[in-house]
Amino acid sequence: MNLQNLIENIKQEFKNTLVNLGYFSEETIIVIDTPKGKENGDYSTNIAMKLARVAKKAPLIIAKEIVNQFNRNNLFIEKIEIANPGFINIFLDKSFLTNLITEINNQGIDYGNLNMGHGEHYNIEFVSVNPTGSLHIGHARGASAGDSISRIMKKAGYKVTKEYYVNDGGNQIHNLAISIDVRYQQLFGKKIEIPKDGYHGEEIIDAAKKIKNKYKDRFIKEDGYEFFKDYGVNSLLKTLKKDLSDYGVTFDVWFSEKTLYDNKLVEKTVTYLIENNYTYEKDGAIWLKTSDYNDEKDRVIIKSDGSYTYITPDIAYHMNKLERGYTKLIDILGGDHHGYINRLKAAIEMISGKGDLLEIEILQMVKVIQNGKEVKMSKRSGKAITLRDIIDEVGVDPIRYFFAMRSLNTHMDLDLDLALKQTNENPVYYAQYAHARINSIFVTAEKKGYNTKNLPTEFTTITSEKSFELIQILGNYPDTIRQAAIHRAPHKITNYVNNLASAFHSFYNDEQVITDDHLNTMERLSLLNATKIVLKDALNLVGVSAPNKM
RNA sequence: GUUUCGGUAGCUCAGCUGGAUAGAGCAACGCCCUUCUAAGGCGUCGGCCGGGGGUUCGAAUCCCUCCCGGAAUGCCA
Repeated sequence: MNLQNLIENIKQEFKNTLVNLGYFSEETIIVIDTPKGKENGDYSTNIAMKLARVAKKAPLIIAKEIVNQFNRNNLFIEKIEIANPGFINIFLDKSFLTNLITEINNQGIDYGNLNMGHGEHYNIEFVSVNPTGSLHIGHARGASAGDSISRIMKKAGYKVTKEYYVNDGGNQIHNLAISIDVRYQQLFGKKIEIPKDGYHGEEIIDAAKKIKNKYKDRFIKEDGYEFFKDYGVNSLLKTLKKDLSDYGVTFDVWFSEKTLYDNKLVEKTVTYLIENNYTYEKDGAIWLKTSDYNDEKDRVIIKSDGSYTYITPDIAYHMNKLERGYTKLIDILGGDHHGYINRLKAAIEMISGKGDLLEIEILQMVKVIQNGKEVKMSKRSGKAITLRDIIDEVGVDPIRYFFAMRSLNTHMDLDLDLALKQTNENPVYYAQYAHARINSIFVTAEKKGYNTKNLPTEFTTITSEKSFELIQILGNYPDTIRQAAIHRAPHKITNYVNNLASAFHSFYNDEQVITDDHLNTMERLSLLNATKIVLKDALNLVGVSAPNKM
């Protein structure tokens, strides 16, 4: 039995007790949580205080009644105490806690796996940056969040498909082709400038140079527009994929917007919306009545020049995702897209009646500070700090951990000078160091002839407070996964990692693991093996490695 | 104006389905390496939880209101 089951059983027994005492009603919710100081026990409940009003009795009296009725058989409870102003505090039997060590060692990386999914299949779309330039540091936050959330959902027992929507069908690709064309012609001494909607990034110049090297002046003589389009998308996409995979982020599906047109899906979507009266014509454009569904105003889906707006293929795209059978669609978007949520949901609701299946997680923007000044991230200007720079200069682990630490809706200030110079102060090293330290203990133990492959499964010498604190945190891992999954909150994982590393470091400083006492040494090695498993697994959830040496 | 996300220690941020003395890292200041990695441990300093009302036995957390900051408010994507 794991800790979560035990807590459930204790909860159930509280419920039975309340029923017996006649205090239980439909609204009664029993909450068991961990108190602040350890003098208040391992777990506590505030149920007596909650009941005070309905029962019209003092909380302490109710608490006493509950404790007297409570049947603690098979619940591994050492003692129960009542504390002011009415808390009921539970102290667990230590033998139960040490059994957790064996459970973790047996389950290995499967420890903490949950079964929350019940067959649901989530599609998680993130990054989806246009292939018109490099990824910058703002995109890195999105990549980190989407990837970490995906890993957490998988751990929690959901089936997950990670998807990247490639905008290779719209206006921006036209601008890309023209930008490459201009750079290409400049290489032949032509005096022309990038148009105002063009892209100024270095990577555009690189692409033009490569084309010149290979094809010489061929596209001076003939029109290169279509070629530049294909070449630009392909080469930029290749770089995007490489940058992302070096960042530890991979996708299951790279979905091309262009295929929506090729398969007439956009047309079909538009026809459906028009035929079912969800649209009207005004000023020569076709408008979608999204304001009927919670949007602040209606939106154009076909411009007066006959072309589509951004949302039109996007509606078709989301319909396509639904048709592929996902039970939930999660889009992770930047804070500047928050106005987009209602109109997209409205459109999905019109066309499928399933607007609820779409969940949009908004990620607030990263403000980058360098030399005390804000650096504006703009792809058009080409002056962004790229993900590639960060990976090369700082490394993947610090930056992924850094992003994972913050909740999605925090407006982050990222001071580049600090991030680049003071890398040793990044909390990621604190957690990684714990892992490396444990590994080092095992290396030493093996040198001294300990058989670390055959660790004890029963414990008689683990008695210290530090050990129990460590075990208790290990026991909380499944619940941490659950919380992180429910709230789509990777930062709950990094908080946990930090607590676990802290408990370990404290334990390490207090107790010599390898001593002359063989039994004691082996039992402690068993505890540390469990710690190592959980540390590594938790770090992996946020895409951070667990090195054996530092 | 409207929508939305923030305002918690000097700085960067947790805590927000109401609970016990409000936490962490960094910064500052003290201790602790003849012993498994000092990228560590232990301690000190530091808070009108933006302001004001309300609900409650109990509010950083819920409700109302005001103030401050970011973002959005395109027939751009």
